[in-house]
Amino acid sequence: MRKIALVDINNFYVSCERVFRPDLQNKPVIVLSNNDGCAIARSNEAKNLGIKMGEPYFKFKEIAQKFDIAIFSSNYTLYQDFSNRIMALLKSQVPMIEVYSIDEAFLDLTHVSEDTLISFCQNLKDQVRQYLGIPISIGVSSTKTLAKVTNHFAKKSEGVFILLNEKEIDTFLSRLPVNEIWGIGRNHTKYLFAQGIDTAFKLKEAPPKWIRQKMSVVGERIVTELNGKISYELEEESDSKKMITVSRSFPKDVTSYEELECAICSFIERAAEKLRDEKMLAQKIGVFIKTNRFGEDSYYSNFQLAPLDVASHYTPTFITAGKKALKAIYKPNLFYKKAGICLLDLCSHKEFQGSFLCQASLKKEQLMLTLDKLNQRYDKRTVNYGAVDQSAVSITQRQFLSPHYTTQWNDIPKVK
DNA sequence: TCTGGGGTCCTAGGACCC
DNA sequence: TCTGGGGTCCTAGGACCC
Repeated sequence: MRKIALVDINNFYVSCERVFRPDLQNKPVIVLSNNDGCAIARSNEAKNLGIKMGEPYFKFKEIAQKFDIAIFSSNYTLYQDFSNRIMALLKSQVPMIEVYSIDEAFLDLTHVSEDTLISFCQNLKDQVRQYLGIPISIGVSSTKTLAKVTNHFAKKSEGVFILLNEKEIDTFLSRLPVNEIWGIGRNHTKYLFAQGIDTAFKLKEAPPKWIRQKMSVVGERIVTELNGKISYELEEESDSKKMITVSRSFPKDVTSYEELECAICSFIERAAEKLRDEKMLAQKIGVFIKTNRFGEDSYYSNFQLAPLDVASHYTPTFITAGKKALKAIYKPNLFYKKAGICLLDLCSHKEFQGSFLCQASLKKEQLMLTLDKLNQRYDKRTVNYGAVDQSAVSITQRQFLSPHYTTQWNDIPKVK
C-alpha cells in the first residue's frame, strides 16, 4: 500500500516571527497582509479569540488591543527563506517529495514499514523543530486527499497522525464536515449540504457518476481519493510556471491616470523580473483594473495583448477586451480608454520589451491603430476617471510556439 | 477611513479550418 | 429561403487552493 504523508507547517508565518520573538510563545500573534489589510496568519491563541482568516484589521483592532495581540506586517522574504530550509531538510530524509506550497509538502513514505512509521514521522518533526525552531504536523494515509484529512486530525493531537486502516478511516471521515475536504470549497459545500451530504464519509459513499455530473471530474477525483485510490500522483519536479501575476490593492483609491500608469509600470518591472528568474518568455500580457469590490457597483476591466503571433511572424495583432470589460464600458466611471493607453505605454517599457523575442514586434503605431478601431466600435462614449482600487499585470507563457522559436533566453536582444 | 496576493485546473462556447 | 459536420484551438469565467 502506498503511504503518502502531508507535512504542514503550523501557523507558518506566525511561527517564523516567533523564532525571533520567543517571548511570544503561547501568546496571540497575527501576521497581516499587504498594506496591513487583513489577517493572513493566526496563532492558535488568536484563533481562539475568534479572529477569522482574512478578516480585515480594522474590524478586530479593538480585540487586538484588549487582548494584547502581537501584530506583524508580513515579511515574505523571510517566510520563503524558512520554507526553503525546511523543504531542504525534509528532502534529505525521504526518497520523494512534492513541495506543494510555501508551507506544505507531500512525502512518499511507502518504503517505511508500518510499525516504524510513527517514530519516523516523529523524528522528522523533531528535526525541523530542533534545527529551525518551527512546529510542523504530519498526516499519513494512502492518497493525497486522505493525507490532508489525516493532517487535519494530526493538528488536533500530538502533531503526527496515521490512518491506513479502512474502518478507522471511515470513522474519521464521518467526523469530518464535508467542507473540510481538500478541493471542496464554498460552492460545492452549499450544493452538497442541500443534497444531505454533510460529512466526508457521505461524500465517499456518493455515486461517482452523479458526482461527475454535478461536480465534474474534479469532484469525481476527490471521491476516488477518499476511497483510497490514487487520482493525484506525487509530482516531484514542478513544471515551469504557466502564469506570472503581480497585483496590488491600493491603500487608497487611485483617481489619476498618472498614478495608475506609475503603479502599472512598477508591476511590469517586477513581473519581467520574475519572468527572467524563471528563464521564460512571455506569450501574452494582460492588465486589469478594478474599482472597489466592496463598493456599491464594482467594475472590472481586463485588457490583453498578444505581442507574439505566430501566424503573422511576431506582428502584434490585437488587443481584446473581455466580455466583462465590454459590459463595463457601457457604464460610467471606468478607465476604459485610459487603461488602453496604459497598455501601449507598457509596450514601450524596457522591462517589458526584454521579455519578448523580438523588440521590433512592438510597434506602438500599430497598436494605436487597433485601439482606435476598438474605440470606434464602442462609440465615442465619454469615459470619466473612476476610482481604481486594484490593478495587476499578468504574463502568460506557453511553450516555445514553433520550431522557429529556438532562441535561448540569453540570445534575446537587450533593450537599451 | 481602513477589506491580500499568487497560483492551478476545468468547462462551455466561439472562432476557424477543411 | 434554404444554410453540413467534425475537429482543433483558444478564451473567459468559475471554482478552488495556500
